[in-house]
Amino acid sequence: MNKYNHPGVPYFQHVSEHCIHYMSIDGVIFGFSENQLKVLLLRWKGTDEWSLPGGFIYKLESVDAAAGRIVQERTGLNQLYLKQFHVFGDANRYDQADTWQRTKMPLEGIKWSERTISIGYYALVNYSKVTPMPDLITDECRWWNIQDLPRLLFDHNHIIEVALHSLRRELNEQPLNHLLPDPFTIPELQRLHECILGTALDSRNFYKKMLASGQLERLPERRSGTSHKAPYLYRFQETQSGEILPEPGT
Amino acid sequence: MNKYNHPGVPYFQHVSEHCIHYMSIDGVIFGFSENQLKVLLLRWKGTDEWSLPGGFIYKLESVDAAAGRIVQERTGLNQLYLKQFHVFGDANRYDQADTWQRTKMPLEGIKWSERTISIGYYALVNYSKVTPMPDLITDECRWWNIQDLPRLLFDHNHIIEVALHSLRRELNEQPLNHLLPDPFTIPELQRLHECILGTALDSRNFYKKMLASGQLERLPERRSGTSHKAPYLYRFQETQSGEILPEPGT
DNA sequence: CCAAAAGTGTTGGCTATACACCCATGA
DNA sequence: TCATGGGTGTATAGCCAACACTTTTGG
Repeated sequence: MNKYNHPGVPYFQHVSEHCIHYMSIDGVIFGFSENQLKVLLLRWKGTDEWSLPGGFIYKLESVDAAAGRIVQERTGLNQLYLKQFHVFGDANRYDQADTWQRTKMPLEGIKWSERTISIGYYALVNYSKVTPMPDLITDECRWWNIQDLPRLLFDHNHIIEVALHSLRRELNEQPLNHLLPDPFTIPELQRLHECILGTALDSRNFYKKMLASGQLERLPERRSGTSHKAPYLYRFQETQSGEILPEPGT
Repeated sequence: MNKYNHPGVPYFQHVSEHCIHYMSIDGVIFGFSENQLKVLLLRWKGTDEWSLPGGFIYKLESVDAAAGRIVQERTGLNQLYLKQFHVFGDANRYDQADTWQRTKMPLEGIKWSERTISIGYYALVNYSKVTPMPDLITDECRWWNIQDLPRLLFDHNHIIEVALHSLRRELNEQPLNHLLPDPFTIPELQRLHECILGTALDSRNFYKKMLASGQLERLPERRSGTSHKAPYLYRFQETQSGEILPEPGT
């Protein structure tokens, strides 16, 4: 592949014509599997360099819709939970020369703005329902454990850190069921909390807290098949009030 | 004033040439005076229509820097606390035809993008140090009580609501001293909390909580001049570490 | 019967809330 | 001396953290 046939060139030409310049969206797609919190990353064509999935906003497209489209294209999901968490707007967010060299993209074909302001969204998705799909300029799309990330392109390591910290802060208000099988067990929910918080939790206290919240509905069945006591299955109750704005601080 | 001499036309021409299209910044500048939480608003030239102060991002300017510049230009402050709180990115955030008609701006001179994505920042400033200054396209800049706002241009009523809810949520982590005189008294701090939260607080519990936080330093002087007991003056300690500091002597 | 994980209560400390009176000041 | 708001303590309730054993299951 050389500069004359790299598929990024027509892609960026399309973007340059139809999308808002100087802006992008980056998506931190969280999944949960094998007791690990994971994020979906892309490997750029012909390289060993990874980045977050991202994309651009069409001139008349809502920003939330653009984020949804971008995440949907990489995961195949038509139902997902998305949350805008931060704008990365430094004039020098990353070393541009170094980054574009690492991507092996032909700079003259893809550089359509001197800098990019990126709106960060995180998504909570059901790992088992995702079909990771690379895009035009990437060869591979797959999950990485959040503790074991490579050095990413752009400032994407930083963006993931900020996303994780946001998720941590907002843990109790977020619909974590999007990250779990449906239905799920309390131990699964506990391990998810532990992964997000990075700390161990006491199972007795965790049970009490979850059951006392009144948000969980115990199903008649249990999850069997393991060589130990079968746990009960639960579901979050759908009683989400129509409240749009957050409640006064705690 | 007619369409041929409206100062907005050269202003928007300048912006169109040097700033990032499709993007703006809106600033919710909070001040506190006479036991009221206030925001700084601008009245558009030749109208009775008010809006938030806002502006645009130069092509190579950091977004935070642009927000700082915008707030500084309306307040004259060179020191202030700024926090990015939300991006308003709906494709149809407000009724464009109606809004631009209300501004009495000559549409053909100022419409340089079909829609605008706005990054919301709130600022916490010291009311008594602000010199409100209108800009090129406004006649008047002044404080309004947050409970008593007029119907604003664009979706700015909504933006203020979201800003206030964000501030409420983040109250305990924000440096509220920026909103108060330096030094301040505990009753002043309490009334500020009450304005932000919209609820009354018990003074005994509030004293206990503030003093127990270890963040406050009691000064030897008191604030005198009122016809009642002179309150002690306090300052926030500059040590932002999580250290627990010794309590002030009784 | 063993290994592995599920499920369950009690206690103590800390934090938040409710509540009322005296004090200092200037007019 | 009065009106006004400042400054303080105590008792209760709810929440969170610490802590260990029994149960169930498949192999």
